Amino acid sequence: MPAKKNNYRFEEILDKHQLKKTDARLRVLSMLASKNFATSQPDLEEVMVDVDRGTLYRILNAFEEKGIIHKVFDLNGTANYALCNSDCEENHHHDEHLHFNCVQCNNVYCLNDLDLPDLNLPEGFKSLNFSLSVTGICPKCGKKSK
Amino acid sequence: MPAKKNNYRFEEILDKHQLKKTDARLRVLSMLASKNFATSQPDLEEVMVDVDRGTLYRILNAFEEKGIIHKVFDLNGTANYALCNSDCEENHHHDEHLHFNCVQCNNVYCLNDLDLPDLNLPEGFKSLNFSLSVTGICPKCGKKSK
DNA sequence: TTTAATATGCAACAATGTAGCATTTACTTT
DNA sequence: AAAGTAAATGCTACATTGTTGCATATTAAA
Repeated sequence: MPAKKNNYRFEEILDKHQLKKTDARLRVLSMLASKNFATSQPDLEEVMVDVDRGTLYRILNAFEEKGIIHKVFDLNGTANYALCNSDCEENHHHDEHLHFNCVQCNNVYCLNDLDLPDLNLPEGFKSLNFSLSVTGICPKCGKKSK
Repeated sequence: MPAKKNNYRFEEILDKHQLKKTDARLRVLSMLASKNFATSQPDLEEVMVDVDRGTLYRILNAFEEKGIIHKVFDLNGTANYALCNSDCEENHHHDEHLHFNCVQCNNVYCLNDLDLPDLNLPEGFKSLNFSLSVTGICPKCGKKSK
């Protein structure tokens, strides 16, 4: 399977993190970038059947460690992956955004530009990071059922 | 293994949901009630070695459907279980509380009594439920590292 | 073009979760 | 107290998800 055209951006990302530009990696990046919601592990595997499953896991783990993608678990505990904001650094993610998990299509949307609440935790709890996860009906499924 | 004493409360819960009072179920309930943080699937299996794994899964699924317990996935995607608020109804949970996941001991604490934020989602998204998940250092681990 | 580091494929494995079916148990009704 | 029934359990087999070691292939640098 040939590499996609217009991969400049993805090649740059790999370069920046000293990862070799391989076809499998570029395809993962372009798949994650092509949707406005996160991609589930099973979906990824289906598209990437021609690459070894172990390799796919290694690619995803490497991307996550480098801060290129982040992982979200949906309602069923299935892993979903999405590209990070550009300000994520290695081993120090900044993904304090809202994840919306549709109960119908099960898609996970990353809604970045929302005011997030101030937290006041009980004595002794020190927060490093947080994620707000909302379940409900997404616009696509809402339209369908009307 | 004999049933624990002082199980009145747990027997009542099972009665209320028309579940038969078995030793395994009472033990699961008393284990979940004994800690102020959620219990992971592996921990649960370790304590319940003498009951079949399949049975344990069935117990947990039944409890969850009845609204007796709820499931939270921790940072690693591992299932964790905790008793619900008493106002959870069958197939209609009300667990809009905060889950605090300690990055050190990995425990998940359910912090119920917090003001939760008002959400204003983008056009078209209808929220049914939400959960706020915070990662950080819990009081126990905070003390240790001092 | 050669080299060295790194990615991949393959195989084996561990962990997690589900389902069918025979047997046992809890609870109801005599 | 005994019998009957619905439900729960144990067992087995299986599917899915994720990891690891090692040989081979590929990328990118010298």
